[in-house]
Amino acid sequence: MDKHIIDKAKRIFEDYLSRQGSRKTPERFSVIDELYALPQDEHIDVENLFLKMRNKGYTISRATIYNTLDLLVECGLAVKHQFKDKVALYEQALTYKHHDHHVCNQCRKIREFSDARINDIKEAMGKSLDSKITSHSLVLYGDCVIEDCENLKLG
Amino acid sequence: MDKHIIDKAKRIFEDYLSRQGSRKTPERFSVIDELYALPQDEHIDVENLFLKMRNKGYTISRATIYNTLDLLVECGLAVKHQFKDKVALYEQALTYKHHDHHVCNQCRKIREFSDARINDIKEAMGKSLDSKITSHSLVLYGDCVIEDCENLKLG
DNA sequence: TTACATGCAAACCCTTTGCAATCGT
DNA sequence: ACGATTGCAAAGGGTTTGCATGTAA
Repeated sequence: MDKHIIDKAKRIFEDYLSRQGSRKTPERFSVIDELYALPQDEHIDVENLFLKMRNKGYTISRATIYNTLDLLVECGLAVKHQFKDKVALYEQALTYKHHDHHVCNQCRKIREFSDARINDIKEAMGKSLDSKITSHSLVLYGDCVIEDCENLKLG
Repeated sequence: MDKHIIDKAKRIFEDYLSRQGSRKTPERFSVIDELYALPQDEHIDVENLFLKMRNKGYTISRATIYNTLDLLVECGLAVKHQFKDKVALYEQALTYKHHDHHVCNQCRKIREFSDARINDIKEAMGKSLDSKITSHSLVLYGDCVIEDCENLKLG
């Protein structure tokens, strides 16, 4: 809950909306409030964001959350992930340093990591495939050895 | 259409089904026939596999294709991919040498590549995350510079 | 024979869309 | 006031499920 970061995010969003000629609605900013109220490395899906906001008294619809998250992704304030599960997960991106993810086969816990060698791969493959690489997705799946993995196991 | 490979795949599938005490139905083997009739590096989704088989006169249902593909993935005869699109894509896996994928942002063309450094990353991260890495997914997205990219662009 | 597999269609789930009502600008 | 945005509910699209029928063993 870093007030400074949230304010910065809102300023960026305002600029973006102005540039696009889009409206600055309270609903849109409330999504920033909620996304950035989460721990920096937490991933949340639309349904949980919706429930969380409804529980707090916001009157926002799923449709608006989907719409707003798209905008946030477009202007670099959110990152969307699609792991093996069917739901998309979002995380805040303002303080984002690029990282990749490890997902436990059992408990589905998501952990982040960073390894510079991915950049070497991108550079080398960009050249050999004659493509301008714009982004990538790297997910390692494994059985994590943390002691509460089994307990967290999902259906 | 390498008859030898298809036969080998069927033998592996037979063994697998026997071991599981599952039935060796013609529908199941027909999916191997179709999947392995494709070019080795081609990716196909369930709907197209279904249509292709129906057009050839097979009477198979989507449900059976889904079911069979799951079995093929389990016994290592097929690999399932979930790129950014919503449909899952499958490719044959018998002659599979691990490779990763490049997907063009524009034309969605999928190309394969292989870079040994991914193994270094898996090994290093497995250690530092204290996890037994079982698999990974690496997709590079980029704008490919092949001349017909634009023409292939999808809606 | 008999339990597993199949085909079909309905159900599911996440996401998108259509539309009347609302609300920035 | 005008038109973009909203909330709601319905529609979409891929996948899964339920069930009566068929069939491998």
